[in-house]
Amino acid sequence: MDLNELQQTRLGKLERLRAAGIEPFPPRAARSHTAAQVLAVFDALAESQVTVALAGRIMLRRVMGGSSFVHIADESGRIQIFLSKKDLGADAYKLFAETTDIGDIIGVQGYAFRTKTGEPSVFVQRWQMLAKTLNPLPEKHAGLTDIETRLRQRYVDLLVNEEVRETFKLRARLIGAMRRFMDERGFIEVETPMLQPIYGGAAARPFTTHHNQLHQDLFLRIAPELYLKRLIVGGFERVYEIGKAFRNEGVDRFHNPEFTIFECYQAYADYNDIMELVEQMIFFIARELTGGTTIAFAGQTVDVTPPWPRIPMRDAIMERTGIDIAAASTLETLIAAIKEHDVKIDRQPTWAKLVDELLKTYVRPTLVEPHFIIDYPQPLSPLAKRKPDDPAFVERFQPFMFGSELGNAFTELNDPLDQEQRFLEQGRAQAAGDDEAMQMDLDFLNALMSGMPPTGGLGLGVDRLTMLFSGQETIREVLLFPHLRRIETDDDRPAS
RNA sequence: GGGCCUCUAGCUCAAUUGGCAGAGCAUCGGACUCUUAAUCCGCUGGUUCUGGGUUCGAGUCCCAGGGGGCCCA
Repeated sequence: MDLNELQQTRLGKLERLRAAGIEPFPPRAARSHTAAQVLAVFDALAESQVTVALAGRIMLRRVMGGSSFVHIADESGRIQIFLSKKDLGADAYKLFAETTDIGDIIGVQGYAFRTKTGEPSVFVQRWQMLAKTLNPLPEKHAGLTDIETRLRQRYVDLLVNEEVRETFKLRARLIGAMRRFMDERGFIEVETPMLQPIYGGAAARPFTTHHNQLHQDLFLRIAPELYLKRLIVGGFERVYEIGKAFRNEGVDRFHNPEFTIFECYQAYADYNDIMELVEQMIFFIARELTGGTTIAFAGQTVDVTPPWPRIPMRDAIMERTGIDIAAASTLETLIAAIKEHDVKIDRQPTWAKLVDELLKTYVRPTLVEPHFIIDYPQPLSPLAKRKPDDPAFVERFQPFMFGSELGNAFTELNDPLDQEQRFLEQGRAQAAGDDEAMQMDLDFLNALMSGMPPTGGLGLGVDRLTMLFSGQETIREVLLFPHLRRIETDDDRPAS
């Protein structure tokens, strides 16, 4: 290891402990209380003078001659400990004063007492080094704020910035609430392959990998959808999965190459039932996490109490642009209608993509309160069932809130013949240059040929949801280890 | 992929028109037995992201590259 001056100093203290016969990394720590537990029953503890054993990291340290005040932190919080030369003994006190640093993890035994200023503290009778640290902690007031260092050394970020830990606790509670909601509704949680020979279920480019022994190329899944529907064919009527999906795309405020997706499928349900499920689930999560029915994000507050308005896409676009996508039903007529608006038209426009662009430009930003946009053009939705009275559209919806989409859902296409045509259509799109088009999946078609009941399905972005509930405006703040570019260095030391 | 911004001590940040690279905290030495971001005295600590260039002289200006951020595609 190549140590800087500060690290060398700490290494010297570590060696001094070893020289004194003290192991600076003992295998175990005895602990009777957390900091919060001591503080919760402090007066009773102080009264009884019972000995408590605490363990934690030194966060602040005030050594003033023969007495020292130190704040130690464990996951429950911080507490002050007090050491005095007279009571601890000259040798143990000196060793503490001369070998501990801010950041070190120590164990102490002592009893609860209040200092002269009344601060609840632990009067230390014995102390022990539990893990000597070589790195200094960030500055004690300003802390660690540099975004890049925070993400590259997330462990430091977490131990120094309590609000970061809170965000990830909230994320865990959110996912827990999702599971409880689904379990209570009779869904079972399943796990399906992340390594797939054929990818599908979303419009995205995959990561590719290779199985050496089998000489087989594989894809990291872009969605679990097609496997979950195979389970519906297999007779499971309510399934859900929460797990990683991988999409080979750029990194920005809303996207990370690997992210967490929630999907569920319910047999003998349609997209109306799934809308009810979504609004009830978000409502449930809000109450579990906040106790209320509102979410505050980016300076705005919305109420998620069901029911949420359901607006056909055609109506939403017509209301905001005057364009009737049902009337302008060909690429040429739609382009003509759009010309009067300020919408960019890409190199290889299709009717469906232009409609999607209208939605994103004119409709999505206006949807601050929770809404469902329903009934999408069929070409945008190769896995959704057509509307019986209008086969150019499908029974699909997306939930929106704060101007962004939370997910995607539809009445699932279970007609193998129609599904085959959709795959062929995707193949033509791919041949025409659409690198996000889906692959033909013959086994999935075979599954549909074995019979899938009428089914409603849903996918939600768990990271996006966490952003809303935690008030974080970038995805990297809700991912413990968001993707970062590798930095080229002479060696493999962590860089800041 | 494009535009703009940014990178200085372990951390948080300064550095005038191009003129000796600094502060606070941390560290180190000293004082100090009830502190609260302890206080006081003293001393250290630099590949200014990397590589070129201009210049008597570059943290600063120019070129190329890298990391990060924001916006756009």
